[in-house]
Amino acid sequence: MSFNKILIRWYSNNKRHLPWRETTDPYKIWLSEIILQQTQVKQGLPYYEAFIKSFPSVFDLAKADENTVLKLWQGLGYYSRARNLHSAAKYVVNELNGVFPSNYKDLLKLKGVGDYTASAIASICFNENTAVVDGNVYRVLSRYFGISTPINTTKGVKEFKTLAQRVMDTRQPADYNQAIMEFGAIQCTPKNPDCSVCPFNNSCVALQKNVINELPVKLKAAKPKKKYFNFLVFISEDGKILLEKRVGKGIWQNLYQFPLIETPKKITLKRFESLVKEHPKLKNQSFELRLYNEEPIIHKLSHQHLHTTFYIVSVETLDNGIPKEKINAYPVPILIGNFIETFNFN
DNA sequence: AACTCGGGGGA
DNA sequence: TCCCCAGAGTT
Repeated sequence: MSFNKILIRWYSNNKRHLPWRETTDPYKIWLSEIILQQTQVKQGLPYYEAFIKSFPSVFDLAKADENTVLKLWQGLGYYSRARNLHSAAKYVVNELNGVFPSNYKDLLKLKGVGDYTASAIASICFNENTAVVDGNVYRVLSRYFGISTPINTTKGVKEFKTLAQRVMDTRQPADYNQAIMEFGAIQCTPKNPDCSVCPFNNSCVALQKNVINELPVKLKAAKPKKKYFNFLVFISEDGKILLEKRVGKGIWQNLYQFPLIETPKKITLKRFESLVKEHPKLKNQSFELRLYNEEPIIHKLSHQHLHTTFYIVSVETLDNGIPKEKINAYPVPILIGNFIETFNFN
């Protein structure tokens, strides 16, 4: 039996029952694919359910505030996905009368939809013969065919896309694409796959050459840079606090945080206190500064390690402060969210 | 082509 | 620790 037939048979016997597999509604498939970018099914599933509940259609999503969308996305990371999701929803509603693009080429025009996602939606919803290439596909193809071209190079990307398209089943694109991804997630796992029960254990090149754990080949990423974040948690006597929106480039765009002072390295409380005295909010009133966490919290991102210290700043009054009861309405990075959960604002 | 963008989980 | 996860956009 052929490679793709075996995959599709394996899929019909082993697939998980997931909510987005009960539909071919392009809105729901699109939403699921955006959520699942660089995200495991287990982590993304509750977010998918919450989004469908809050925004049953693309019209509901399009008319929401960005803050509401980001709040629902809070904790999932890669927040540009949420901003682009919202932007694309407005585009579909306002420019396309709410009708989703129905082919690969037009799907690519949606913000946040790249080669993978356009291929996934086109095949699953519209039966278009476009092969997906995600992390699972790289792993399955590199092992089965014994290909050691690094997957995170231009050459590798082109080579695997071409191969994926060539071996794809031409009559069942929806099932085939989902089959090879599911196979990578369940059977052909990154570490220690159980090849003894694999339907390809008599034809897999990597298994025959005993190089399963060497494939796929991936060039190493640079080491993350250290940054030093000092958050000022202002609290006024009448129970108001201060949040600011992150604008411009960098992480957490359009999310909220406490006023931040970034320093080149770890700073002592004494030096920080003299620095804080110059803060605009503190020019005209006395304040009390209290160190919240003695040991910095190290929040690890893909390319940065954030050495984080929170300072409680008690003041008399706060212009533009928000009532502390309303703090949970704002989308915040999980680093801030964890602090809010732990800290007692009474 | 290299870099940036999160957070969780497995070994 | 290091690597991976149904990748995309920017520089």
